[in-house]
Amino acid sequence: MTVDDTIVFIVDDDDALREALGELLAANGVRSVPFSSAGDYIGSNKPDLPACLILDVELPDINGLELQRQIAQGDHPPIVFITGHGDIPSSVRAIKHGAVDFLTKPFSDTALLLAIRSAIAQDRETRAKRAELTLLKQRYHELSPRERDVLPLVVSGLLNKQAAAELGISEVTLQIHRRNVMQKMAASSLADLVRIAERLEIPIQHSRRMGGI
Amino acid sequence: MTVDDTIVFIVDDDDALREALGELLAANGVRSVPFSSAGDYIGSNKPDLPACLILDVELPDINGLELQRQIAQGDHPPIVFITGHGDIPSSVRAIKHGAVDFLTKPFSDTALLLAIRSAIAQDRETRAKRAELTLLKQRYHELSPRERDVLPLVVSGLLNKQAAAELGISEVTLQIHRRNVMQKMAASSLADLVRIAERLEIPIQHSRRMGGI
DNA sequence: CTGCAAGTCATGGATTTCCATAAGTGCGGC
DNA sequence: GCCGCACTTATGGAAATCCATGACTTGCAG
Repeated sequence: MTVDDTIVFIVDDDDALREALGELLAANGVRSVPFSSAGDYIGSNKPDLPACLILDVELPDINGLELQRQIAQGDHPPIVFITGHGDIPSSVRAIKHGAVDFLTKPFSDTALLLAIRSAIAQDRETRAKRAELTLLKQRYHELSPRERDVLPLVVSGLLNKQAAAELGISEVTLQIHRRNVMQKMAASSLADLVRIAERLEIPIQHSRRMGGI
Repeated sequence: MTVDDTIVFIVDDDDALREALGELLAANGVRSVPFSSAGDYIGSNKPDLPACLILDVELPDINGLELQRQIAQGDHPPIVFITGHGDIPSSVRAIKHGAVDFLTKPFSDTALLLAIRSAIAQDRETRAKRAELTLLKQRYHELSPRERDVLPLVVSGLLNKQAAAELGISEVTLQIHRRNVMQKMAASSLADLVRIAERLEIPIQHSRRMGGI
């Protein structure tokens, strides 16, 4: 009944614990990949699936919290920390930086499994949103330079006439760019385009607002 | 140089500590109000200012974490926990639920002041956003029932004609409602209205999309 | 040099939107 | 009963948008 296409990465230098965790997860129908150091984890090719990272705080090469910091820039699975000698400042830092949980040994199987399920569910969400955003970004990159000029003006609410004046081109030309933008961005309406632009964080330019907020 | 119109609430049953904290804050130009129990804090009238709540975990009436849970529904200032006998699960829970920091006694003055500054800055942000959203909600409540029907259809990208058909009314009537919506919501353009609707989480209805994402 | 993509512009017609004026219905409160 | 509000509709003209067709320039790659 457990979800199929997911994976759990285990980074811990304790061989026995890695094995025990692997068996626990397997018994619950969850695939896992063990790593004995942070470097191993970083250097490995990881499958592109909803995942979770079980990370020991104390590692031979670099600290677990430091690994968290290093991978924070890019895309990475949610982290569940485990530790034998945890302290409060570490746990606070870990959670503040987005860790799903911070478990101290000995922890119960259920506590860990709960944390893992939560982490994987969260990763599913994140990945879905990321995928949508990636699609939008791809489309945005297909725009020509001029079309990228037109987009922010249009979604700012300017009339074609005004946007054309802003760019110093004729209204007709602007309409052509505008139509191309709608097509390339796969927007079915202006409202749609506005929402897409919001998600791409396209800034508002020269809004024609005169009062209001 | 410290910010003027801010306030720090201190909830701790230790008289000496309340006083010491009050003095520390006063010395740094920060106003504070002390409370000796969670009940006192809950029952008090609190000024409407960017604020921060310094909260002891161990309190005579209800637990600090439980207080956090209780006030979580409504608007409340960011919390900085302090505790004499903290444990990791408590700290994890506190931060997960949004606390800014979780300090164990003895903590340094600078650590506390840093946390407070961060909390107040965060509250400033939150309050600003909340104020904008409140304004939008007020405007939304000024809409007539029919106007509230029209809004989602319009921001979904439907043509007036289509939206009118959807409601079973004439296009002219819909145009009037539409114009009233724009005015009452203080939207300067359709693009503007779409963004406002996004913030109010107005759901998309009957989008005219046919393909796409 | 040829071809292509990007950018530019014009014309013209169909459709839609914007706006003002005028007016009818139904409902709740004074 | 009368007033006002919300909702409804029609007419008609001005402005804007949507769309297709055709055409010119520039710059770059083959």
